[in-house]
Amino acid sequence: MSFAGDHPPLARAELPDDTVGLARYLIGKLVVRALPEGTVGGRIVETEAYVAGDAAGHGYRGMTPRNRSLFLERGHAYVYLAYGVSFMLNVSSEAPGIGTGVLIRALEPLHGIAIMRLNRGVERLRDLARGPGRLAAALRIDRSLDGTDLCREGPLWLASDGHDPGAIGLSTRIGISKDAERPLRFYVRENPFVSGPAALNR
DNA sequence: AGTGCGATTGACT
DNA sequence: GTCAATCGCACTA
Repeated sequence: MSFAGDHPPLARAELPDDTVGLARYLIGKLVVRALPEGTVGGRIVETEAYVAGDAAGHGYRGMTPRNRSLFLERGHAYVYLAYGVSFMLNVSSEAPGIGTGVLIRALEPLHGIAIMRLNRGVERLRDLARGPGRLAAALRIDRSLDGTDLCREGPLWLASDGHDPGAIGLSTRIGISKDAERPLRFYVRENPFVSGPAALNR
């Protein structure tokens, strides 16, 4: 069997319907990306929750052309360009009309590593998808994937291989100024593929 | 219509 | 450690 065939999409019904629960749940799960040259994928080792009433969340001020995918039923991709430089992959959460989501911040590369190296232009395994912008580049994710249903086999989806991610840590989120003190970041402890300062990764 | 500013990264001192 | 790149968007007027 193929990597894609071995890892069918998660059922939407199994996704927690609260944002923090989803952020925690996605640790250890897989992101699968179908590219013309082959399938690439990796294990989620770091997420952040952007919850209702969260001043740092893009849904905070209501729906706009950019963030409309954030308001889709849970399990859809919200992709946006940060700093005019890096794309960010989020998973919409909660019910339709609620602008909340989970940012996928880092992957442990598992499959299609040669393709990821080409996409990124770097060799070092640890640097392929450590950080949300690098992750999107490794998986060649851009705005064309905004709104993708991640619970269906297609260009991009979420899956599981039953792996136990081990000890999970909780910390403040990275790179934000509003609501910065809230502990809404989940990560696999002591994992080399997690981004952020070491002090936040213990 | 103009402006300020990021859920980042990579290069450089 | 510091800092510029780069651009779409939300906000002000």
